[in-house]
Amino acid sequence: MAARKPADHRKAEIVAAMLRLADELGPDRLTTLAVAQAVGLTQPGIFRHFPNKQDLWLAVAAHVSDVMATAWDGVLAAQLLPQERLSALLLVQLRQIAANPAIPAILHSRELHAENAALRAQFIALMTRFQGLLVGALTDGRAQGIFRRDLAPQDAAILLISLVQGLAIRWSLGQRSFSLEAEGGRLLACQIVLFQPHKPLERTA
Amino acid sequence: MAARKPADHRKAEIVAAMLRLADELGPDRLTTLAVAQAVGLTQPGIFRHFPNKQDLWLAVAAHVSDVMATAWDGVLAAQLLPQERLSALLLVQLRQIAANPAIPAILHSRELHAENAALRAQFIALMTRFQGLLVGALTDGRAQGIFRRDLAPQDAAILLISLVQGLAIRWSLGQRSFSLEAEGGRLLACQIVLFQPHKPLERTA
DNA sequence: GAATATAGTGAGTAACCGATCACTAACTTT
DNA sequence: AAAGTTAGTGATCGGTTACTCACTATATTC
Repeated sequence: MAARKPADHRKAEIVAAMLRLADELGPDRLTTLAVAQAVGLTQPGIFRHFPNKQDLWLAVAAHVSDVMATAWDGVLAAQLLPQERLSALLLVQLRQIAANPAIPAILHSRELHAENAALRAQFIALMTRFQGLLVGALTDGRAQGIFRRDLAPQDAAILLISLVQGLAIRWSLGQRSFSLEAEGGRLLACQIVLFQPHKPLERTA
Repeated sequence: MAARKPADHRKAEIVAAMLRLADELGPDRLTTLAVAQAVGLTQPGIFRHFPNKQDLWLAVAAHVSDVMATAWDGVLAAQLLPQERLSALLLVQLRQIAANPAIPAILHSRELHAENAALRAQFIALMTRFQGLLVGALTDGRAQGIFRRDLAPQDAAILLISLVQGLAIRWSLGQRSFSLEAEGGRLLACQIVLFQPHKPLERTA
């Protein structure tokens, strides 16, 4: 008999195990048996806490959303200048992915793409909010002359988000042979430099 | 009784059905029964042509590799200038993905990566070759002053590949509500503009 | 310390999935 | 036309998976 624990504690354990195992086994191969063994329960014990597997994924998504939103709020609270805010948001995103490597895999999973519409909606909402934050920083920066005038903030935000997502996949597929934060940070800085006016002093001269 | 067809013809049918169904159902949820029904056979009929499911995926991968390499060779044969070559390579890649939306999913599926190391090596070689083609175009372009001197071709290639991969996810997540070729082409052009010197005429003036 | 609520289990089920095999039907060769 | 080859089927098997349910063990409450 497994040690009896309060339901909310056990639920958190299960969600954490899901995130870890989704990375090790792949989201679509993650079975309730594997989760149960990871937390030291029998397989039916999982269904004592979640009515079905889809709701399990929703709980995982809610947890990820929560952690990410909290991280973003931390950056916004720092009241940084536009460019530093932009960099900080992206770096925090890289850090979240590095800490939870299952996130890119979940984004690619059929559980999300085909099966679980509610799960997909959760992640789309999350990404939309992040995009909004980037657009905000880019718009502010452009108004201050930090970024090129011919660069649409919407487009720039998509370039950055796509870069982060693409990097995460490369990192995930390539056996994580490089540091996502270090290499990703370098490439993001490289991209942001491209957003800047080439010779900003010419306008004031 | 299904219409009897030559084995090579039937094999091609099966591979095509796999590609289509991998998109609809997801690579990890694609069953031999689904494939059989799509081509009008009974489920054991599949195993008349492929010894097991892994070899089925191998055949799909070989087909994808073949189609992609052919498309790239077509671009190279056109003898374009560096910038047009760069654009054409990326556009062809977008077109391949749009025509066969299962490709990113298969490339990243656990089906291929968890079970078959040789196959993974094959795909890594394929992607490495693509990256090499991009680096080549970028290096040539930089030598001709078309691209900024402070832009490392290796980094720029990663920016572009990541952009394509990130775009593919956005496209897939968003129910393909936008044209991958049109919107992707626009954003890639946007990115390539950023690679150019801001005021190239100043050097010659 | 009895009553109640609840975390966890054992046994089991229906559905599904990959694969095997003996067999049949059709095309090819001689 | 006989013989050999090959595409396709029906039946079935062992294994897996999500999920159910009657029951037990452990907390908490009064």
